[in-house]
Amino acid sequence: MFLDKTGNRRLVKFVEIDREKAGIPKKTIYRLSLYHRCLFKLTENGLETVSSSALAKAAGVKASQLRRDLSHVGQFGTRGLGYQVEELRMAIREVLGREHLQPVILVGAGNLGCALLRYGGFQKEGFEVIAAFDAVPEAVMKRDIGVPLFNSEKLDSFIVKNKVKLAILCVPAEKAQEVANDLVLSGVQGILNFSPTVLQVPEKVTVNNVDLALELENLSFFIDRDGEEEE
Amino acid sequence: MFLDKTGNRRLVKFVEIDREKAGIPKKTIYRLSLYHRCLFKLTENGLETVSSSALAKAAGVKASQLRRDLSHVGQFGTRGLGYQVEELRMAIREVLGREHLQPVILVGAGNLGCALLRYGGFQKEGFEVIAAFDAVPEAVMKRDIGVPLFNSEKLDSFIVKNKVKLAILCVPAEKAQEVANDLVLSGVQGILNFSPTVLQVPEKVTVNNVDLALELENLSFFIDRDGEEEE
DNA sequence: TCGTGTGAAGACGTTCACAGCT
DNA sequence: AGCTGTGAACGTCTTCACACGA
Repeated sequence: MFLDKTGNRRLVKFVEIDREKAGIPKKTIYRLSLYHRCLFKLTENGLETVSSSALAKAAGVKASQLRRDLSHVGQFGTRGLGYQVEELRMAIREVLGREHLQPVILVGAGNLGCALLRYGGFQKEGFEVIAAFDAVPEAVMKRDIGVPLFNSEKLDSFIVKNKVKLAILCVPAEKAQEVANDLVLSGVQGILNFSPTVLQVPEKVTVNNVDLALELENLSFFIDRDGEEEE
Repeated sequence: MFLDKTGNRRLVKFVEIDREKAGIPKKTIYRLSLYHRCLFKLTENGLETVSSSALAKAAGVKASQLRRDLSHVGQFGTRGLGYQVEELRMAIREVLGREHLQPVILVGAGNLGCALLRYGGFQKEGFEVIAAFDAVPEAVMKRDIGVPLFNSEKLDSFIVKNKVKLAILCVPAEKAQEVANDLVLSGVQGILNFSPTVLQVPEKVTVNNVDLALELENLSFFIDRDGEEEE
């Protein structure tokens, strides 16, 4: 779609590059989302063009890396000038498949789950959580969560009926694998997992783990070393 | 500070390791935390020894990778048998510097911040959030958050007085950089950042970003591809 | 025999540096 | 001039495969 008409490009290794998605490194995808967000802010500020170095700085990466990442998207830059902010944003948006947004469900409406529902971050980036599920919905009812809440029994049929492919998983660690199995069986293909558990899923299913305690622990490793400041 | 003046002979291995903290890859550190957690579960189940392949499976990594990671910790395995669960766990714990835990503060007690405070995950892994701060504490007061809550004005002095090095940042995106600057000036060296913002900090400060919308977006990329093709 | 520890190889990701376009 | 796009160099992480010890 992007680089075919230039013709005889030597695609020695992965001839599949036209089928873009398979060819773009996972880390690049992640950063593309970041660039997308930065470009949006630039648009809000009325900027029309931006250079790789300026955008890179906004995203916290090196300019060379940004250009490398964008090379997976296509050639949008004007040499000597930079990129058209809006054009580039749309191109990234297309590559990321953000034109038609996926509906999302949330499973496990405990403390964290409810907070995520109220947290505007997902909506602001265009995701809509269309329903929440909990094993004991009565306990959650009194909280104002702003989306329909169902008993977990309804989970499977809801997923099938609404063709849900994305789920946020906030159940206790002990239940996580079990619930994940249900999700996968019903057709969910992506799970954002907040449980401190290593989920076992089929290869075609993607799991992104958000492990809060692990992040903290990781941070603390890089801190405590100068508590003693030897030498 | 760890094991110097008491001069235990049996800990000779560790002394070397202690010096090379800088030499362990970041990704390995992350996985070591994961192994640590898995080993803890094994202990609870009464297991005394474990092979690299079994532990690797529990952690969701390849056995070869696990062994490579552990080689940064030292030689604890018994060929033909495996590892002593408890011994290995202690060794990892030591490398990670988990013997003396860092106190943590939380800044920005909105929806997400409050949920994190109530969420038991940090405590369960040994971290203690000793205080929370908010620009408008009155709005939060009525919620039961279980830790002392202060006005953000008190932030700097509190950090200095309590020698806080770790902070969880949950303020709105617009405020994030500003608050981060304060934290760094007061002596914080590690920030767990939940704001969808690229923080600019000095090199000696570590920032771990937990960007929820970005994770979802990333997931959705790997989903929508077979909405149309079934080959 | 079994399973660790590790050199070597490979895969992957990043950065350099410059050709080439505006 | 200024800036992109990219081959090539470089560095990092992962996996293989096997020597060696229990």
